[in-house]
Amino acid sequence: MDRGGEIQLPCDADDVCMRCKSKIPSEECLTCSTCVTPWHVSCLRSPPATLASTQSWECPDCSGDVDPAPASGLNPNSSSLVAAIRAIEADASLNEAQKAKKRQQLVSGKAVEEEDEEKEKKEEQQSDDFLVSLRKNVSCSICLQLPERPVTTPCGHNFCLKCFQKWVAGKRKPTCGTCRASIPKKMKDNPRINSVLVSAIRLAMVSKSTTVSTAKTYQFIRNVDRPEKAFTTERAKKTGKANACSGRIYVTVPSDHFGPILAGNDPDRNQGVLVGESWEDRQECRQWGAHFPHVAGIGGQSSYGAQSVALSGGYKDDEDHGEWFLYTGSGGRDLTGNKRTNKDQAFDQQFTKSNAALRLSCKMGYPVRVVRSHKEKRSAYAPAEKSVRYDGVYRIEKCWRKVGIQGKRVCRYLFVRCDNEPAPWTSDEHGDRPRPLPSIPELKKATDMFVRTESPSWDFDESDGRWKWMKSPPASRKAIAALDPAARKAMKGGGNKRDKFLKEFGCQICRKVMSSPVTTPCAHNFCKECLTGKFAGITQVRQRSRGGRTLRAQKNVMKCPCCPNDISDFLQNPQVNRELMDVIEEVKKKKELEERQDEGTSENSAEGGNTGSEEEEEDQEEEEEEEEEEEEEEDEDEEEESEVHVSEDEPAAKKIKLSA
DNA sequence: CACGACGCCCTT
DNA sequence: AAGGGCGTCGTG
Repeated sequence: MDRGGEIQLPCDADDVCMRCKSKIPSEECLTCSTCVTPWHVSCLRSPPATLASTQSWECPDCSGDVDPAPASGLNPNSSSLVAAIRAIEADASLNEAQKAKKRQQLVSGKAVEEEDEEKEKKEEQQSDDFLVSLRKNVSCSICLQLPERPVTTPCGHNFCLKCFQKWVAGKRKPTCGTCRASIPKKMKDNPRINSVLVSAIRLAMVSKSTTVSTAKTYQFIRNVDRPEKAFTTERAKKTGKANACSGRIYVTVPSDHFGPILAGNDPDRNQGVLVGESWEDRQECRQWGAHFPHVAGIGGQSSYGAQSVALSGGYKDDEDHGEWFLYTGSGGRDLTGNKRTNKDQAFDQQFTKSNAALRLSCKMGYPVRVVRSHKEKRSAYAPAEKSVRYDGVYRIEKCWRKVGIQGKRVCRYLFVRCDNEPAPWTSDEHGDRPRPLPSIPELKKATDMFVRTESPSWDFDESDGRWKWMKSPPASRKAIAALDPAARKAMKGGGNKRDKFLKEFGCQICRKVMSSPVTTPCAHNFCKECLTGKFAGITQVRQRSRGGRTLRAQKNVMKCPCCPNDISDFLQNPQVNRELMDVIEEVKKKKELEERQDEGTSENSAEGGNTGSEEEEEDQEEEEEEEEEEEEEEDEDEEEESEVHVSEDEPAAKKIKLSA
C-alpha cells in the first residue's frame, strides 16, 4: 500500500477519516484540544486511555506522536465502539439524556440532525459581507472553498489542512499548489493550523447569527482580544511570569461574582470550576475566575463584600484546619521600595478595604471561594504539587481583631466550609453539612468582635439537602463598570463586527491590524516589517574568530516572537500572505466607507432595528446586565445558559465544515 | 489617577 | 536561601 496509509491522519472536511477512508460519525471523532482537528478514534495509534484524558486530548500532530504507525495499528471494530462511547461520555456539552440518545444512535448506526443542517443552510444564504470577502480572498486553492483548519505556507498561501496533506502526501519534494515554491520538510511533516485565520473565519460565521448572542457572552466578548497564554510586553514575555501579566478570562462571570462558578459560566468547557481543580499559578487561577487578584489574597470590595480568598502562606497567623480555618486580614505591611509583599507586620490592620469586604461577607453570609496555594507550607491541606487549587466555598462566621504573632493587631476571620461538593482532601461522597463552630482559644483576647446576626444569604436547605442562595446574591456591578478603558472604547466604537473582525488580524508584535501579514511555519502572524524589524541587523550566520583564525560559522537561532520555534529559515524569505492582506484591505475599506456615509451598520437586520451601531451596542449591554442579575437567583443545576455558549463556538466550526 | 497587593523569576 | 525588582489590575 502507499506510504500515506502508515501516517496518522485526521478526518477531512467531509468527516471522512483520511486514514481508513471511511465516513466517520461524530460520535467516533475526537477533537484535539489544541488544534481543534477531528480524528477518527479507532485509527489512532494510541487513543486516550481514560475518560478524563479525552477532554484534554492532543492529536498526534500536536503531541508530537508522528512516527509511522505499524501496519497492524488499526483497531478492531469492537474497541472502536468502546472508544466512541467513551468520547460521548467525555463530551461535557451533553447532558445525560443527550448522551443516552447519542449512544443509542451509535449502536443503531444512525445519526445526524437534519433540522440543524436546514437551518444552517438558510443562514448560509444570508451571509454577510465578511463571508463574501472571505470566500473571495481566502480560499483554499486546491478545493476552492473556505479553508477548513487552515494552514499557511511560508510562501504565504492558505490551504485546508486536509487538502494540504493530500497535496504533499507521498511527494518527496512538495511545492506550493499555488506558486510552486518549495515547501519545507518541517511544514510538510508538521503543518500548523493558522489560528488567526480560524478565528477570523469563525467570527465571520458567528457574526451573522449573533441575534441570539445573549447575556453571558458579554464578559466573554470583553476578553476575546486577550491572549490565551498570559503575556503582555516583550519584556514580560522575556522574563516569563516574573511580572504579572494579562491573559484571557475564560469564564463569563464578572469579577464581583459570588459563589461557585457554574457550568453556564464556562463557555469553553461547560463544566464550571470544579472543586479540586488546580492551576499552575495565580495568573492561571485568575483566568478561570476562582480568585481574580493576581497578587492580593482577598478579592472583594469594601462596600460590597468579598468573593474569594487565597491561602498562600503569606501571613503567619493563618491557621488551617481544612473544613475550617482562621484567616488573617490584609495590610499593615511596609511596601516601600516597590515591593509587592513583605513578611514583616509593620502596623496594625484595620477593618478597611478588603478587610471590610470580608467583614461584610461575614455579615451577609455570602459564600466565599477559597483557593489554597502550595506556598502555604504549614498547612496539611495545602496542595503538595506546585499549584493553586480551588477548594470550594466557605462562610465567614465571625471576625475580630487580635494581637498577631508579630505584635501588631491583625484582623481575624473564622471560615467554615459550606460547599455542595466534598473537599479535595476527603473521600466523602457528599459535601458539607452544617456543623457546630469550633472552639477558638484566641477569642478570649479578641477585640472588635463581629458575629453575624441576620440569616445568611447562602445557607443549607434541609429539604433539598444542599447549600443554596436563600436570599438573592448581590447584583453584579461589574458587567459594565469592570471594563477597562481600552475594552470600553472597543465596545463603543469598535463593538461592531467589522472592528472585531479587524482585531482578529492584529499583529502579534505591534498589536495593530497587520499591514502586510506574514505567517510563520509555526502559524503565528505578524506585519512583515515588524517581524523583519525584530531581527534587523542579526545575520543568519555568526562569524567566529579566535586568535586571528576564522572558525566555522555558527548559525544564529531566531526564535519566533510567539513561541520557541526557530524561524531563521522562514526569515530568509518571508512571503506576504496576500490573500489575508486582501481581506483586511477590503474590510478596512468597507468600514471607512460606512463611516463616511454615517449610517448605522446594515448587517444583522434580523433584529429589525434601524438604530446606529453604537446605540445598539449600548442597549445590548443593558439587557445583558439585567439578565446577569436575574440569573444569579437560579439554582446550580440550571444550565439554560450553556447552550448559548455552545452555539457561540461549536456550530461555528460546524458551519464552516458544511460550507466547505 | 495613584497605589496597594498572600507573585514570580532572576541574581547574589 | 534570601532578597531585588517589576508589569498588572482592581480599588477607592
